Amino acid sequence: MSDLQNTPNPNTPIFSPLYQQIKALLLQSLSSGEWNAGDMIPSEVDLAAHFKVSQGTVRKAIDELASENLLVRRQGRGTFVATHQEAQIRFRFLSMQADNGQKFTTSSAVVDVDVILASVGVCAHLGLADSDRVVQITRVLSFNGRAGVLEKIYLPEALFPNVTADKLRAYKGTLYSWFESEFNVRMIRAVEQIRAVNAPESAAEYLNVASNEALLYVERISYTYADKPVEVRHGWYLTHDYFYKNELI
Amino acid sequence: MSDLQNTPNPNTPIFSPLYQQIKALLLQSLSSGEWNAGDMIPSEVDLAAHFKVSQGTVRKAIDELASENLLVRRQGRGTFVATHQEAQIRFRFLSMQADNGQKFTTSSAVVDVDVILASVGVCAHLGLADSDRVVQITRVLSFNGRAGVLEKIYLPEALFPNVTADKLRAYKGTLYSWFESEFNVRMIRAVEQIRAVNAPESAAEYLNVASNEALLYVERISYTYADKPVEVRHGWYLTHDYFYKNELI
DNA sequence: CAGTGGTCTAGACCACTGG
DNA sequence: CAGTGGTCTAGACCACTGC
Repeated sequence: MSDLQNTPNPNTPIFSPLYQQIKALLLQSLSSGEWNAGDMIPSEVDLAAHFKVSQGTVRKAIDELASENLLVRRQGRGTFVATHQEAQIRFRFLSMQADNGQKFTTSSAVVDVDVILASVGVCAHLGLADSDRVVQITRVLSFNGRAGVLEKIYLPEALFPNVTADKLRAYKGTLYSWFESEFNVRMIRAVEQIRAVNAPESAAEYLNVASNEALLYVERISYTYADKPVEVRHGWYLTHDYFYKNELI
Repeated sequence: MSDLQNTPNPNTPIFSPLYQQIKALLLQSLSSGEWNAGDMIPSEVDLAAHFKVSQGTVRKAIDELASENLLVRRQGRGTFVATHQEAQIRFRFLSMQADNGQKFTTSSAVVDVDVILASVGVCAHLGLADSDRVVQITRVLSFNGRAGVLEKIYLPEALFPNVTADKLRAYKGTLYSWFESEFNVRMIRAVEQIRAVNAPESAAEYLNVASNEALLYVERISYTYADKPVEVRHGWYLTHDYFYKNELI
């Protein structure tokens, strides 16, 4: 149905492969909110008919989106929009592991929620104007009941309206799944800058360590569709009993 | 030619998909050394004829190996065994970037090479016996001429015979490309545990910092084909002007 | 059982590379 | 130009899921 530039006998001068065009169209359906997290998308047969291409071409487009973790294929059931509700994806963005290899419980204590004018740095990373406001969330993550991470999270108020500490505390689940269900914002990828710092006063207090103690300091920028940055997160990590796991593939 | 279990009409009870079997066979040709780093492997048409399957099936096997960075496809030329010589792959395992975003030069100074009995920890990670010996390389990496990383590298002597500081210093290029060309050992993936520590005396000295200064401490285990561990690397990183970059995808 | 994704085939044509 | 990988088709059959 759609105006793909590559009719079976392409005479058009400039074109990208059919499956790329279809991938772009699917991406559009994802980012426009036409399909929501957890939804099943149309079957390969339906999509092939709709786009008037063969099933193999649709398949290649879906394959790529699945390999980018935007879609999830389930044999016999269908293809679904990836969601942060899934266990698989839930811990993709929390990389801490215990020294002893054991499992551990994670809990979160919201310290503060403020709406403020963002610093220049945060503004730049989020692509905001000086006058735009951001929600600042301060929270402490604990592992097995012991404070392990202090985080400061910055979100554009325009995308995340009316955030309050109470609402945040009421939600059971990860922040990213809250963003998804409450604001329809899905995090797709993130980039981190990792450093070691001597604990600043503020962090030392929350983590119950001396103020020159070495901490991991992680600055993360998270992106949604179309590489749009939607979150800046600063974290101070205690790495005595837990470490940050990184896989180079 | 090979005895794939899935002849066109499969009556055999247990089997994995054809393309997986072919992938396994290609993997074998890679790990056995039949194909070396940088070599061109047989064309899709040849492989299809050889395995008596359609080109599409071979293609799917190669696609997966390419997505795992074991093979590199080059349109119009052929498919090649990935090598650490390539710029693309050369920096896949060094994640430091400058705060100002500028490029910078990296240089390496070999401090020491010893053949020793490995500690229990290193033995365990490398799958060695207590009595097996390892090569211990101590070196300092500098960025723009300023010492930035102290590394201690442990290699099984059995796989890396006759390593000397002189040979190491004579080689121009990354350590991984040296391993590849000199010992025919190719690193495929690595896992890291990242922590912040207060600089130990030894590291502080090499990096010219005070001994309680916060440093990144990275423990890396590198693997070759078949998930065989072949290197343990301990690194202390100064992160004042450079940071460790991590991408969550 | 009908509907989904997963595998596989055979063949066509295109785009790119190097000699 | 011949040879390579890249795209696309049409159709077959399999494996899995849920009703």
